[in-house]
Amino acid sequence: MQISSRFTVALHIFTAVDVFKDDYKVTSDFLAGSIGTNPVIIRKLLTQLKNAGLITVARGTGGIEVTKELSEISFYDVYQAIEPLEGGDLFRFHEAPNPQCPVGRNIHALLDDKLQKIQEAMESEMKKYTLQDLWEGMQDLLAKET
Amino acid sequence: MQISSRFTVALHIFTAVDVFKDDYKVTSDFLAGSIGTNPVIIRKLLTQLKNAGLITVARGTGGIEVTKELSEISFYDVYQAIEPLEGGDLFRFHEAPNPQCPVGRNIHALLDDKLQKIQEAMESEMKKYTLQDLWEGMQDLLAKET
DNA sequence: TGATAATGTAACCGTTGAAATTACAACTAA
DNA sequence: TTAGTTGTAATTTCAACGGTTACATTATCA
Repeated sequence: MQISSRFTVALHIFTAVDVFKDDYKVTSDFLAGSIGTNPVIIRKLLTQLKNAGLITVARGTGGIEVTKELSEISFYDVYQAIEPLEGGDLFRFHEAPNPQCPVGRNIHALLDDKLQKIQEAMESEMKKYTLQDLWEGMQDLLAKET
Repeated sequence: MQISSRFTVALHIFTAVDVFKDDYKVTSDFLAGSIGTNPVIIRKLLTQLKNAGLITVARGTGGIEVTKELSEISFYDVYQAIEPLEGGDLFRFHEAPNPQCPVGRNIHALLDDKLQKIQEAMESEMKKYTLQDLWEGMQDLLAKET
């Protein structure tokens, strides 16, 4: 299973907010236009980001504020905000290994730490990238366009 | 989205084959009993593992053979065999960013390398664990049981 | 104060994939 | 030939994603 596009959409949102916030009123309609999706999809995502404390959203008037320094919000923070993993586990485990079987009753003890390590490797790498990197990277790309 | 339980089921299969192959005839029914699922689920997985060249399956008579040294098959090999990712990408990307928008037409260039790095971090960790580790780990756990 | 514009949500739909299950053809060994 | 096993098609159930419509709520401004 692939990780849902909510993640790349959320990163797109943050990038667009950073780039456009001084020149445009960045609404869910505006973002939906840039991302190529429906405004309601955006609003649901904004609600998740808001609940995670990463942004504030002005009701009625519209407008999105990032609550921290860009360098203090990592990809991992965004990922955690929008990906609701059951128990926080990346890997789904088969639910009914047979306790009557020696392998069945020990398979969790055998695999859990290894799966955890793999998940941590991914999450550690996610923590290396921040919204600041997105802002700078996008400025470079835009400069090259002209 | 969680990664499907096919991964842990496949690792369970390999562990059970290693542990029981000298004492039992390890069939899809036998494995289904240990794993707590349906024999057809197991057969489909075995077909994937077979297609990846990791095992051979004896038709008619039944019986599974691992084709390489246990130390030469990593978690990553198993993962690749059973998880069919579109384009090999762990992260699904929103499909219609707006090319009229400066951010929309550059978002792929901005994110692709970073997403790739994150995926590679996970896959590199997967390459560290082999079926040999599973065999040894399970032997230790079984020894502790008595 | 009324009109306008935006967010917050509920409700629903279509699609996809996972996991399970039944059924049966194909195959192998005894 | 028979019993046991694999290979695979067909079907079902369920959950999640992404999309869409509709509308109540909220804030600003003329």
